[in-house]
Amino acid sequence: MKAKKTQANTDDMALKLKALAHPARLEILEILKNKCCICGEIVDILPLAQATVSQHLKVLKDAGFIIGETEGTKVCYMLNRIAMDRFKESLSSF
Amino acid sequence: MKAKKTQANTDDMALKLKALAHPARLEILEILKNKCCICGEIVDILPLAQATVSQHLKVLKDAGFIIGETEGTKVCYMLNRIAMDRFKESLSSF
DNA sequence: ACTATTCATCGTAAATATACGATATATATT
DNA sequence: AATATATATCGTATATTTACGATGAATAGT
Repeated sequence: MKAKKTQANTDDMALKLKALAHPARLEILEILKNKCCICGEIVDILPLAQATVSQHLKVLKDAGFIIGETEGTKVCYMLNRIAMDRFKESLSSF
Repeated sequence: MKAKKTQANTDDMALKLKALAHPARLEILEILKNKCCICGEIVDILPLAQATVSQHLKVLKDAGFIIGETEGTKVCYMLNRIAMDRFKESLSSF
């Protein structure tokens, strides 16, 4: 099955790649690969301000790579395995 | 074999992802997947000025995804299959 | 030697991304 | 209700990216 590559398709791919294209966001994914984390834990690990981490998390969430589950006042972030696998699959044609 | 992820490693990965994270550059790779092309051919295909295409080609070349072979006054660009496969491989851990 | 062709580079305006302090919001605790 | 905690959002300064016209550099053809 070889899907025809539409413009929208390419744009979406570029957006996802852009979401990944930052060292801090790659590290966040690396962290979330092993375990779910609340935002604060990630802030403790990375040398970045809370606002910055939150911003990066938003980028990853908007791109669909992570999911955030609110538990009280905390938000537990986890990798979206499905989305990540689908993304890698769509890269395989290159 | 599981390579330890260094900072340099992550930075390099982010740079490569950034190089791919643009619709025009994805389209260029799409074009070069099938056949080698001189810059002018790509300019004819894409709705972008020659300077812009040349700039995008430079980004892809610097990231190692394509190779340019000069033939007289033309430069024939081709996909760097090895680099692309290595890149995809390094993504597989996510 | 002149001219044409092909591509890269320069300069630059506009858009986008990044980082952070300050602040808002929402829930939990006392 | 007041306070504490966790996270998101706002405002903003700075840096980077993008696109393009103009120009430069290198080779090919006359």
